Amino acid sequence: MFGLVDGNNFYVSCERVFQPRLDGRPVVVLSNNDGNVVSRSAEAKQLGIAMGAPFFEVRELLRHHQGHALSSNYPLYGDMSRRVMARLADHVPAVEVYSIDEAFLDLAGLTTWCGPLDARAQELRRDVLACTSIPTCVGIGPTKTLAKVANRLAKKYPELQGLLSLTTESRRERALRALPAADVWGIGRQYAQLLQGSGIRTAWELAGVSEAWARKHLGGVVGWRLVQELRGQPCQGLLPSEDGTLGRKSISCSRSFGQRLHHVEELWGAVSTYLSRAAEKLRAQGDQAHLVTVFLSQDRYDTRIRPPYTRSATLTLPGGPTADTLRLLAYGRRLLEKLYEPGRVYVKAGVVLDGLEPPSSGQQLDLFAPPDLLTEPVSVERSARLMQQLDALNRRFGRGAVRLASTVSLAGQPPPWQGKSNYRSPAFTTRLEDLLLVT
DNA sequence: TCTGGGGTCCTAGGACCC
DNA sequence: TCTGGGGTCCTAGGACCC
Repeated sequence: MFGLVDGNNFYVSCERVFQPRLDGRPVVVLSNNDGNVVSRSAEAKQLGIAMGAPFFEVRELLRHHQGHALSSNYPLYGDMSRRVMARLADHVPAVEVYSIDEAFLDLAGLTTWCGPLDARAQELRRDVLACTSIPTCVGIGPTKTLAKVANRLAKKYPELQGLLSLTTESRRERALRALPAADVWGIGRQYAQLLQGSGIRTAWELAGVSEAWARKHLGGVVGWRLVQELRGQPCQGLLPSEDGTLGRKSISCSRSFGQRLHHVEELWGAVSTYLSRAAEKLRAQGDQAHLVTVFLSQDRYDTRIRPPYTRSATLTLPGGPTADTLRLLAYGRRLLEKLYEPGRVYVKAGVVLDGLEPPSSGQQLDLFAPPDLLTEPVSVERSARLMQQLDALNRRFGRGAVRLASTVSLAGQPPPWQGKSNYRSPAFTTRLEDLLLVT
């Protein structure tokens, strides 16, 4: 049996823990650059504010109802997430951290009695709320997909008190009949439209399609698995997360700029900043990368630019995998110069590190690569030490305390690529200076 | 005027290997 | 005229998730 726990309106709930004045009001949290709504309180949902709505479209409505909009504060949400996950781990044999606000639970061994399982789930919800102030909902089912179904319904119907378990055949049928097919985990916009066109309205009807139909129309084996899971046939197991973190297969960093950029040197400021950040994450995960990708985008809302313009370039590192910011920057610079076209107006850039693996004992050198000081064995060791020192200093004195010159703008000037974050709350739990004072 | 970021998995074709 | 089978790696694209 699987459980799925998720934090209600997670980002808003995190903000409310430290700002009680937000209680009972419409509250939204905005994406980077204060662009879109990414989390909404119940009151904000009530006003009809949609997930993903552009902020400028709802600003007036929110003001009119004495609501609040907050810039996103990821250090706070990340830290609250760790606290929640730590509580969960105390209640069940294994936890899979699925996202910042969601976790699958292994309920094996707790399934002997139907009633007590529900009681245990309620106990877990109470404990998380008491220790972190984050309200949650729990769904329980024999497959991950059914646990998601149950969680969805538990959120939708308050009379369920935040919990639904699909432990019997009749409950499964009732739940699937109550859920629109479009709300099933794995059915997005495209598939939802296709299902509608085929007359499939509920999750129950979706569970009844043939294997051939599922494979043909729902992305091959992925769709067939989805259907089987709805029927109660598990196709995915739990992937327990050690230490409550996720070992990722790729690491990226991208941002929309606060203003439009034209010049390659400005773009390099942004790209080198993102690449430095990605390299930090890479080292924190204890991996090296084989591939670097850089991409640049023009304004996708500008109707004169059709189709939308994004160009990317990828390089397989000729000197073998690395986690060295200096080497990554050297390659990133080449990629940027390959992509950059004078005359274009850029609004966004990003980098992706791929092909991740832990450092091997022996470095594979490229026999035919031109001599490169940075890939000499002796340099490899020195670079590792340099990166360790860099990371240690930044941990101690705060991110960006020591960084590469290319990522720094002119003295006193905010960098031209920096986005907006006009409504940011303090980092209550991760910066000493931001600690909440009670007087 | 203002429109996000970071991930996953799968497919398919071509190059290349033994 | 006949012309294998089984792999990997790479790239690009498309769907999905939170």
